[in-house]
Amino acid sequence: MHEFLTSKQVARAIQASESSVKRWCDKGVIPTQYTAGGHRRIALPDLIEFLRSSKYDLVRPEVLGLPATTGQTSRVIDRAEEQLTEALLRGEEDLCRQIVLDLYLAEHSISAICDLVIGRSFVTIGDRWECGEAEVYQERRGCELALRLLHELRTLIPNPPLDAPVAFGGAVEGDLYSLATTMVELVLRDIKWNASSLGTNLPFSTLAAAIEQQRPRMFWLSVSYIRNEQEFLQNYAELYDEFGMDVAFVVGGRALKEPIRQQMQYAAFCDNIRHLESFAQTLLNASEKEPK
Amino acid sequence: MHEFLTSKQVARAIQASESSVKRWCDKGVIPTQYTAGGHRRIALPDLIEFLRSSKYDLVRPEVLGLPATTGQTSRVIDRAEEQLTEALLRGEEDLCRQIVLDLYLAEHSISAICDLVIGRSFVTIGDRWECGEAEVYQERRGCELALRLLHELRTLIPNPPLDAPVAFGGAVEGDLYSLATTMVELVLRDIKWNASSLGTNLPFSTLAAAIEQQRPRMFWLSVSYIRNEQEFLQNYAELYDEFGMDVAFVVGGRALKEPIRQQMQYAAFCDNIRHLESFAQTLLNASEKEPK
DNA sequence: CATAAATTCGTCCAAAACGTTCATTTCAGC
DNA sequence: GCTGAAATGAACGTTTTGGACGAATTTATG
Repeated sequence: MHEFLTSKQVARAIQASESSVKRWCDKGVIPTQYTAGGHRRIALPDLIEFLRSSKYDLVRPEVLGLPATTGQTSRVIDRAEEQLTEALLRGEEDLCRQIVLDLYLAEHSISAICDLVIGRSFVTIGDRWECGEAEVYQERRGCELALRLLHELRTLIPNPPLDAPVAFGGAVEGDLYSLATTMVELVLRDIKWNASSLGTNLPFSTLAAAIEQQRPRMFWLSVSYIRNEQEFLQNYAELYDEFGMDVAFVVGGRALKEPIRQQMQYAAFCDNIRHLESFAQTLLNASEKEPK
Repeated sequence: MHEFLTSKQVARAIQASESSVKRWCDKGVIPTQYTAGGHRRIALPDLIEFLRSSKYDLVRPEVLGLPATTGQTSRVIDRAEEQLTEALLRGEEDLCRQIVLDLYLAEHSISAICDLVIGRSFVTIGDRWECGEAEVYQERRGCELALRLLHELRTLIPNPPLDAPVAFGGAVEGDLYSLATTMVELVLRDIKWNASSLGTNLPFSTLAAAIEQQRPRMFWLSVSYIRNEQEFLQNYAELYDEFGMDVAFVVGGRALKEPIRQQMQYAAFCDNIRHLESFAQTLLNASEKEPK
């Protein structure tokens, strides 16, 4: 899937001249690889990164094999939430993709898109459902769609470097909400963690095995639903006691209300994805200064 | 351990054409060995050395040593299954992607890749788990990874035409196995259905609402787990009685054993993805000949 | 071990990309 | 509004690329 682009393709996609693209490559503005014969090859994530920091727009995304029609939806966060909510409810995949992609290219951070647009949309959809204005299948179809979009965003950001610190996590047994943990993975990779989500509905026993075997720098737990509080707290405490000293435990999720939180130990509690991003960034800076 | 690579394998690994690789070998840019008959054979260390000296970067060094045989031989599929199983267990995303993409580019049908490679891999992983040779988290992480790959494949096939017949489906309440229903969606879209998966763990009530509101040509139900047989059969019967005349019901999944199947009505039962593809194709041809 | 299938060989060629030069446009500062 | 530096984009002959082809070689299969 990770194709390389030629300077001409890039030029067409952003409606600039080939000469300019070549010059940017040579100046180092666009990270470039070269063939043995000296032809320039540009990786898609690198181009996206350049676009986000330049005034140029992706006028012809289809040239890059990307979904067509970018640049028409609003780039303002608040309007985007409404638009996305409607598009998700109607199952309009192309429109959803366009909205999210436009926001991303307009230099909004992935974490902000997750919190303020996608996350809020599902809150709204949940409200609608409670009022009987939306069906369950609409919400579910929306989740499937959003998950795909997150995966597509994931292909647009560069792979983590080989020496990136490892992080993983997921949602515990009984919790089936996969969007959250997928968002966490995406955002962490965006700030150069080697993050991978283990998914949802994970038994505590296998989390222990995973930490034991992989020894990550950070471990996240997304908690949207707790089947049995007593059991959850006990299992969590055991896990934390065993690994909490070596691994940074990050927890979050709407099921972690104040009273439950007070009975838990952790390195950070995050209300939303942006909090988590900040914390992870801090951790990254700290360990860069003082590498063990 | 790593034998020699052919020019074609190298070409795929570094995303260049075979012609270019051959030319570079002949120019001496890539140190090359020759067989008695004059075929080029490139040693892995030599290739790495070449990649370092030229700025032609490889995504990941591990991606070398793939099947890369473009034939239809069953051995290719078998080897791919073994390699994918290992890669999934180790969580090696790039390698998994390369294996699946390679098969796709070698013109294996998506349904065959789903059945014979991805599907089988998870059977193998399940067996390993039963023997205590694999952890639950490895299987889960593998599922997340496979889901991403399916989504990436989905971006490689064209969108369904506007007049394509609509199909949707999913997994019922209690069933959390999302790979199957995602595969169904992918394969149907591949043969030009407008298919969308509603996800897993769907209550029967919302399935009824969805069919009522969307009126699809086809409806699929992936059943990997049944919480309560009695309840399942009754709910299913109700759904079928209401819509079975207008909508083609397709069911499948490992939980639908003979005795249960006998108590169900459906347009088709499918043991695997290829069966489903055939059935859907037949349905498509039929409705083309005689448009309602 | 022999035969058939599949892969790679060598060669050719059109299309594409290279580097370079130069006229034109853009735009900040006066 | 004018000016000069900086960026843009078109033009050019040269080099690189990648697809196509029949022939030769390797690999799979009985």
